[in-house]
Amino acid sequence: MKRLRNENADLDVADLKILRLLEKDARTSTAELARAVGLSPPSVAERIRKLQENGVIEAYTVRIDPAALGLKLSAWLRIRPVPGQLAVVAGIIRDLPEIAQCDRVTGEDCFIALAHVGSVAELERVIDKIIPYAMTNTAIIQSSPVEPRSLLGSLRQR
Amino acid sequence: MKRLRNENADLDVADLKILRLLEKDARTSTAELARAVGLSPPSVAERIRKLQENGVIEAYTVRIDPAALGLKLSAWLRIRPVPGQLAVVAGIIRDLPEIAQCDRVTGEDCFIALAHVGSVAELERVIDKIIPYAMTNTAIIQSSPVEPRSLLGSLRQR
DNA sequence: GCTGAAATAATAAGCCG
DNA sequence: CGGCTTATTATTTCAGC
Repeated sequence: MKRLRNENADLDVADLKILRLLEKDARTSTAELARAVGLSPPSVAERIRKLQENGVIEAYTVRIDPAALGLKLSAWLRIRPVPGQLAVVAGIIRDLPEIAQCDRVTGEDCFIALAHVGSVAELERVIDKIIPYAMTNTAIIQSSPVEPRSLLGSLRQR
Repeated sequence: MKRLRNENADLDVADLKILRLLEKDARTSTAELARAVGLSPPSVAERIRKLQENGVIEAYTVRIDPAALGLKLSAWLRIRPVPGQLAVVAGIIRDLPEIAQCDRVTGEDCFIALAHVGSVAELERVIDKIIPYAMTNTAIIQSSPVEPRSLLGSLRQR
């Protein structure tokens, strides 16, 4: 049977189909997944359990429209701490609830962070928390040509 | 009753609690949500239906570890199309399955895109598709000081 | 928003290749 | 080990209030 081989997981076509269906709707019932992949519900439940155990599935989440919560402004912040302040800046970022995610990256900027706020004034308050220890560059999101989409799509014909 | 008021939604504390629980685990059963908020299961089901209908809940998804699929390299691409080629570049980005998401932003860079690939060679192929029409800047993700976290956390004491 | 009944689904146990 | 069936428990859904 065709498999994806790598250090972390050993996924067969049924696993991939389950992941694909859960990506589309994480609330799909085990029973329905079972019908789709042609296995019994307990088998599918067991596969899902293992996918979680092996860290393939990291979390089941819901995507919420920030605007619906009054968070009408979203922005990407590129952050370049002054020498010696990297850990301090990382701590500040973690303590700012407006930061929904943040990656450490290679290159001139050390961090790329996503902020959701209700107004420009709030955005300013977020930036002001960081600016004593880092140079920042703010890019406000205007639209999303590609809404978050399937990771499995990235696999192509490999 | 305390409510969040804005153009898109009118959420009470029960709705917010439901959203918070679903953010933590989108597979939480309606029955369990009902117990947590002190309503009956049909009421909770109806509230969830409306949250979807109103676009507050955009999707239920599963977060998959890219490395588990062999996508060991993730990178943020900043993309600045040459004049007149913005729409062309947007189309190319949409057609690249390695791009998991992409936002149009203000500032020097027009697009910020997230790519998941299996190798540096694949990353090069992605960039080569874009480079005829845009200047690009690539930042490889080293770690994630803030893993994707609750949007509701961004609300603070507003 | 609720209850209560009927239909579905999840789970645990025991068995099979 | 991975999968199946069966029996039990829990959940979802529908109707009526």
